[in-house]
Amino acid sequence: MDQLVSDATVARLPAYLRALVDLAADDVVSVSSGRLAREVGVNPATLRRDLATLGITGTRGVGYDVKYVLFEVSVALGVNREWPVAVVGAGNLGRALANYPGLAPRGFPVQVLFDVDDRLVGTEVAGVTVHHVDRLGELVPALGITVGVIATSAEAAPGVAAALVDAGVSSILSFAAGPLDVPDHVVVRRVDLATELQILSFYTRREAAVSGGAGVPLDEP
Amino acid sequence: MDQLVSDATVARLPAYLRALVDLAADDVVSVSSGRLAREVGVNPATLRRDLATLGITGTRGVGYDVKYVLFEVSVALGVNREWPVAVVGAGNLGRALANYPGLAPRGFPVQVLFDVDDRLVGTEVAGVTVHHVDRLGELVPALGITVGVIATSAEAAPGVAAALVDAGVSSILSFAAGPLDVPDHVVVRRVDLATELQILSFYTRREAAVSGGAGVPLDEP
DNA sequence: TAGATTGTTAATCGATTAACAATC
DNA sequence: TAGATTGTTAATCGATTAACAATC
Repeated sequence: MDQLVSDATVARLPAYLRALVDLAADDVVSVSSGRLAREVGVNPATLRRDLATLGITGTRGVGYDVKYVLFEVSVALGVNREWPVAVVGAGNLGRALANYPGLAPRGFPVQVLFDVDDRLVGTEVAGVTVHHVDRLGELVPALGITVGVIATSAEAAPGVAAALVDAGVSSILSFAAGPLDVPDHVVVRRVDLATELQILSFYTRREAAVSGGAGVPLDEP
Repeated sequence: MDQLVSDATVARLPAYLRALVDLAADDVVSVSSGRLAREVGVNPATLRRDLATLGITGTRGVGYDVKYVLFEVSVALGVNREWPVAVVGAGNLGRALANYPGLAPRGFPVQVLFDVDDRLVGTEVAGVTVHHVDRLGELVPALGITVGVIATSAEAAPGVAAALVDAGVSSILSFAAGPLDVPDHVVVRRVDLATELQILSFYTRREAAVSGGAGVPLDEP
């Protein structure tokens, strides 16, 4: 856990992890920075620097021990332990998260769902019980949950974030539009679908303009 | 549409758009880079540079005309027109997208859903009909759709991406794990929940380590 | 030893931002 | 004119990567 690890390095770690898992599954024992970098699509020097900042070393003339690097990157990303997750909002998005098959095997089991709707309270989604959001402050600490996912409306999100923080959650992933105000020690990441689509549409229009502007009206004044 | 607009600038545009919409709603006519930058949380010089690269100008001594900048940023992000969206996968995530209230008002109405499951075909979700994925190649061009969202399993995603490209889609937002192989002229963005949570957990562990390591076992060997 | 590959220095690249002349 | 604010230059900062000595 080094203060010096840059955001750019952190953003690449999940891709390294994926490639290392694949290599380990293929029983590859040792890998050079050149090969691993090619598989991830980065420069070998960048990869070596990234690993070095995490304190991960290889052997000159040989390469990196796959199991060792896999273990260390897993530790850095916290994937070597379980982070039980509370999802707030049991609408379609919340239910999609409870059903999402990629979470539990990667250490993020959805342990509990919360909603304000009494018709949903008491039901089960993918084996996860929906509780009333009023019980969040009681159940989240009891279940040892430190990760919260906000899958509510934008209006409800700030209140939910405050409740999660009060319940001791230290990381929040929010799908609600709009920024959240949380204390410094709480880490927030946001996924905003409309923002993603806007960025996508910027590049699409540029691509269309470059390749001859086919089809997409430019609407300039 | 300037080839010179950096990714970093593009990533900030949606936030500018949001702030400008708020200002326009409050009937603010003119805004300085200082004020707008404060509202977005960026440096004023960065904001001025971003606007300049888009060809957006202000008036020295006065500031920027809110309506004009709002219009130009909207055009750059393609928000001044409708981009009908096809969602492939009518599971919980696909249904969540069809129900997501932030898309249609921001120019991305979900126009059609596709699924392989015959039990879902013919049903409606939030007024959107679910069609069999076999009809994708026919319906997507007929509906003038150029944006596809992949909300299927990771296994199905590559085939779906290929079908979308064949149908003439030029932008794809994928929620499936794993990268997609598409032609150069197709723009892809991926949202990977497990990756988001891994990055979140990295920062959470670091935060925990900095503030005394309370609660989070480090599991070092 | 000869070949390979790391770890890291130093160069490069690109993005951010302070500063200020231009100008409303 | 005096004050304000842009547009842009030039400095700074940080990240990437070529290159190579260290070393297995």
